[in-house]
Amino acid sequence: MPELPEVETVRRMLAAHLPRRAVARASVSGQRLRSASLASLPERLRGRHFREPRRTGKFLLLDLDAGLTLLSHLGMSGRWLFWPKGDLADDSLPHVHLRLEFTGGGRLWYQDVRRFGMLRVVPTAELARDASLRLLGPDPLVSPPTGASLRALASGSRTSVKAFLLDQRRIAGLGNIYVSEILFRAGLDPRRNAGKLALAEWSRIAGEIVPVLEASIARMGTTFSTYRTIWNEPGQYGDQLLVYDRAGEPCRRCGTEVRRIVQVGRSTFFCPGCQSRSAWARAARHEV
DNA sequence: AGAAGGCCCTGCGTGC
DNA sequence: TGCACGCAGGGCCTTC
Repeated sequence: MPELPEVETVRRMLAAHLPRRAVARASVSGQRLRSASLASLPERLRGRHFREPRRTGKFLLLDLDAGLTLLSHLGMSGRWLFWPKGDLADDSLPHVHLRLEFTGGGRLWYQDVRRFGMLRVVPTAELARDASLRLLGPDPLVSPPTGASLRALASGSRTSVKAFLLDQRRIAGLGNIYVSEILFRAGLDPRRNAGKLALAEWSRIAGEIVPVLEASIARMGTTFSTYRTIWNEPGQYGDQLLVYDRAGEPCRRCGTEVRRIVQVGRSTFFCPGCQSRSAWARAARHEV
């Protein structure tokens, strides 16, 4: 569910409320997340104070005192929910796997219906070597990719540009929604071979990545179905989407029917009218 | 070594 | 109405 803009939205909201809070009570659901037990979490979290939360790609790094970090990934359906006053929390909420109660009464819960998410306490000093983070590529908000950097990364690659941009080892944080949106705005067919794109085409992609992510962050991300902010609100970027989940509807730019295809087991949405070499050549001629 | 496919899980919408 | 099926912002592991 959540991609970089959704995780960054959560991070910013937590940054306004989490630092210096101390964990008075902690409990877990007893269910496993991504086949990992959470049983040791309460003991390791109790008494700890939170610091400024960080993010890399789709991972949230909730630093604590005592040199520990609560490493979190929201998977497809994970949510962090926060209540400044604990008695407002809804105890009947299903699928809550971690409940934290702070000294003074606030609460922070991790809810995840599908349990594809991840929660682990890791020594902060060991994060760089952690199996989940070690192989991640650069975060685009920290190190914005350029056409040249992307072309160099893709050199020799024989996969599609869609699969290439989804690969967290190349760029960390892009997911299924934003890859479709970025390729639409760059005017590139998602089936093109990543290793064969020209520098100018990579430059068009690079030029869309940060603007798309920032536009979504400005609207608290996209709620396709389950994503919520820490206040249990949906994101507002959904009505800005140009192709994602619009199969069969007219392209907002040219009117051609938006298509859905499957690549690497995931849906890709694109406009055959706007995302072709001839379409781009036409557009370029009209600009002159 | 890189790329593709299956798997993990629950819930919801669709069509019969 | 009920049931089967396909699909969903994810990553990881196995296989080829």
